[in-house]
Amino acid sequence: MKMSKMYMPTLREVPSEAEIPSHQLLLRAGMIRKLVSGVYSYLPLGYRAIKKVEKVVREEMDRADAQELLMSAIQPRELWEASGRWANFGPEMWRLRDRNDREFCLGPTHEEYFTDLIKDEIKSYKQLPLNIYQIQTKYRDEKRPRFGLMRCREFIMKDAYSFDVDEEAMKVAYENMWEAYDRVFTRLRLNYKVVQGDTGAMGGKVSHEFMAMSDVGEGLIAYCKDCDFAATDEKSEVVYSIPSKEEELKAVEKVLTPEVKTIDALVEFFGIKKHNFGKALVYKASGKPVVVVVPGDRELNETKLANYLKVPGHELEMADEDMIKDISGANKGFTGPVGLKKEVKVLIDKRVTTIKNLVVGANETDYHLINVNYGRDFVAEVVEDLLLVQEGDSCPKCGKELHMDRGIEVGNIFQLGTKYSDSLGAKFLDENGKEKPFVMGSYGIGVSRSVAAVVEQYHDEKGICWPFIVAPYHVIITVVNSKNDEQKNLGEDIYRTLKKKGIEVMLDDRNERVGVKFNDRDLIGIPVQITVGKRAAEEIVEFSLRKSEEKQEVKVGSLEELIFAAFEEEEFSLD
RNA sequence: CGGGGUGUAGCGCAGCUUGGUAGCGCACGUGGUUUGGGACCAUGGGGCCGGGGGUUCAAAUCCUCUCACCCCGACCA
Repeated sequence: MKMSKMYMPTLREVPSEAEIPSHQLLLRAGMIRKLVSGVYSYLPLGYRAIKKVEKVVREEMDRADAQELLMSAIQPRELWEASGRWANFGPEMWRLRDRNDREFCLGPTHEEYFTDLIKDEIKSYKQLPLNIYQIQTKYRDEKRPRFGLMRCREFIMKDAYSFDVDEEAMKVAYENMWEAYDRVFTRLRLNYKVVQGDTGAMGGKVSHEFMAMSDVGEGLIAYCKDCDFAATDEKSEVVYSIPSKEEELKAVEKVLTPEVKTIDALVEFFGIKKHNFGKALVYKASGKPVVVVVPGDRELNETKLANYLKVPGHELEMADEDMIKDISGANKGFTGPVGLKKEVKVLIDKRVTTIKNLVVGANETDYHLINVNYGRDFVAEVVEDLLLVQEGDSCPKCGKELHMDRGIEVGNIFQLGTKYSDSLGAKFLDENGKEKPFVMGSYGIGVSRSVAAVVEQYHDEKGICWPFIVAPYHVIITVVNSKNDEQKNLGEDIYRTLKKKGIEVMLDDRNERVGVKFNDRDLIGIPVQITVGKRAAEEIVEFSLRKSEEKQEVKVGSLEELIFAAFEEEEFSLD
């Protein structure tokens, strides 16, 4: 494409709304534009990058025997009522009504719809396994969209669904998708980790997330360098024990602790370690109060709490001061498991039961109790693990130290089981003529988010440095002086020649100063840069790669070889 | 949803404290000179100062309501 004709509105300055590199660069490079918060347009260059990702995804899905189709983004309420998710999905679901007041949503995901689609057509085990997918825009009315393409309210996703005869066959499909995902993200040249994930609102038990490593990633993961353990912070099992004190159980005492409300303040006041305190948190789960006690030095994992209580995540929130006062009889900061004013559910992380002579809130403003012991002074529902993992915990698999890192969730795979086939009545006949529900899996890839992830991993201070596989174009030819006929003609010659070989080429024939052209090409990040300048008459041009600073003067005739060598280096090939 | 911040030309911003009818840089149009890392000269176009209401002779500026956007938190398939 000749750049004199392109719609590529690059910006010199960073729009003030953008915070992270991918957001700033995609805006500046004229690849995306925002319509409203969390809703973007993909401009020609950006859309080409999107299509490149889609292409890789398609190729690998097709290779894995998944079949592409396309469903509507609009889904009727009834479908979601059947699975119970119309109520459970919460405010993130984008709901709308038609002229007859019939209710719909814009699909945030498509489990129900896919299940409904196949249930009347697939009636025999002989028709299984089946794996179907689509690439489509998804809608989630996020509370807080941010970071450009990273967290949008409308985004492009590939979603696949597998249908199998039993658990075992479903696991085969799951492995198959896992491998396909490995190929996708490897081809996209992303540095990523596969981690265990929480299944959340999707249902099912087992899930994995594909995380592109990045400091600006919103996902926190815990992983082990000595074995292959890796999990999201929400999911990660916490293996940690409290240093036990060999001491006698002492008698409970009430101590005046005015204005000492936080754990840090208590540590100072009592002069003992954080883990000798029991931190009592009051939550509201689907409107009902729950008191949760965790060791004073640890954070509660709300996902684990929601899962344990079997309430949707969005229905779990911290109680307000009024509710705290109502159940404990004291101001916030003095809640404890002993002597609550109201009958409420009290949960306790198992590790708290091992702490001797615990310090807890007295449920009386300005007082704490010391020397409280589980079993002797109070009992509660003991939960195996309600804690949030932290750096330095022991690896649940091998016992070595865990590390924490950040990642962008670009893919996830779920073993759904029969949640949707059961609720939607999707059954087939097995070889004994017996009706059985499909055993399902679902598999997502954030296409637009993957583009952002690639930019996060491939950029420098000048702009984006696309790998060939996602680059909007492979080569950019810069004509230094567009009014110089020799340069202009040679540029066009090279442009035509390379295009004939199937190479995607941009020709910067704009009547701009060379500095503008150089800066733009660095910004938009086309991997191969060819500069046609002073020595055009000798058929000598400059060849350079965006990712390195090196430039070399070469004869026009050797360009093709150099380009293919650069492809080779990234294991990239044209179709 | 809680806390904080910002809305003035396409982008980045000043003006607001102390009211007098809008300005700078970049971008854009035209003419010219330039052309190896974001040129220069001349000239020109573009604003319901986010929106409503109020105070005032007079509001970008003061008051009030509202909307949008951004950040932190909460939430997250």
